[in-house]
Amino acid sequence: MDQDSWLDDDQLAAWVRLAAVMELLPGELDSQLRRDAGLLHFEYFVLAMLSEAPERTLRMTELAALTTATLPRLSHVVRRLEDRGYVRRAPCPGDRRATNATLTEAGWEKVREAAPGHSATVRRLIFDALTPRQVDQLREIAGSVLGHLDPRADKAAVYTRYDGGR
Amino acid sequence: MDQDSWLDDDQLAAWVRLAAVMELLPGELDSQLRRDAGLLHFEYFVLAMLSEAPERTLRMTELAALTTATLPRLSHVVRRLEDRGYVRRAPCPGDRRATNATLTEAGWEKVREAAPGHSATVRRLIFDALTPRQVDQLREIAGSVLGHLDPRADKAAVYTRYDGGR
DNA sequence: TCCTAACAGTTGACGCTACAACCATACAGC
DNA sequence: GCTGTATGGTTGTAGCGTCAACTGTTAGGA
Repeated sequence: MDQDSWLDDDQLAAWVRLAAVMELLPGELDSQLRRDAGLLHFEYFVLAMLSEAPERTLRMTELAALTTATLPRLSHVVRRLEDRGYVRRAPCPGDRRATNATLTEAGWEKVREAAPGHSATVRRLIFDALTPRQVDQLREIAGSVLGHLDPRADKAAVYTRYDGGR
Repeated sequence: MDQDSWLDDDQLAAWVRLAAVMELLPGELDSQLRRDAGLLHFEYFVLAMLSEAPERTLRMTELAALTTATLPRLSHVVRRLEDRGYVRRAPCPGDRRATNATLTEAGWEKVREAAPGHSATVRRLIFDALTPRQVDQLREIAGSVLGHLDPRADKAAVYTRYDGGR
């Protein structure tokens, strides 16, 4: 742990700001979605991923990879979503260890209802403050960090129509 | 909520990657600090802010602003840190509503012990994946978003020696 | 075939955060 | 000086995420 593990001034300045954003943003997203749709951001994200999947169905493991969540976390969340009627779970015919999660009609309606407000919030909180050039830079930067942070998570980035099927 | 509240493709690609990073990074930081120093990232951040303050002392409200935390959250965290001997609370002489939090000697030692490993982790997870040019871009982007997200939080950015007094 | 290891998922307990309610102090207007 | 309001902070509760433990299933060898 020698000298060159320290951050230089530029890195430090970038990190302090990034850390503050990371601290504030999730709360803002949760708060808007909770107020307008009764969903947490992560719950919305789960529903959105299902809404884009073939048959609106995904195996829990795959859904976990797409949402960069641990399996226990996803299991709890999906149980709560199932209790509310947005998702249905069924054993996977091919592999009896696995569980398929399917978006119900009510879940589909919920995503479509929540999507516009959520998109608008993301745009307002992040992109209204950035130039088009900075949006490109952000995509590159976040992509590099993500690939470096968890190669598995790169899968998530292929899902571009994240907003629930506009 | 009309058409122009949607995100365009560039924005969507940037956002999906950023969201994934935001989901993964906090866990990684907590996990390293917890393993190596028995602290959560937010606890470390609180101790670090105190370590940089005059007299290693700050009022709760000011500390909350620096750490972009709500007052209830900070109150709970500081109580736990006090139980562990890292922080001491005392009524503020000037304003009897207020409470001053002071870093103890043990807290100072703890920050100094944890700082190198934490800095190295931040560098490894984020900056090793970026060019110097991208570090500048990230600082600008995060700064803009932060200023737009919560003007109060801009205060946090002035604290550059975030790592606990290297 | 049997036996082991890996995989898929669920559950329960514990810890942290958000929210609301609350108390005490300070301050401003009259 | 009194009253109303804003400020500073703490506490209790409910809800979500993590971790460890566990069940059931599949696959790979001897």
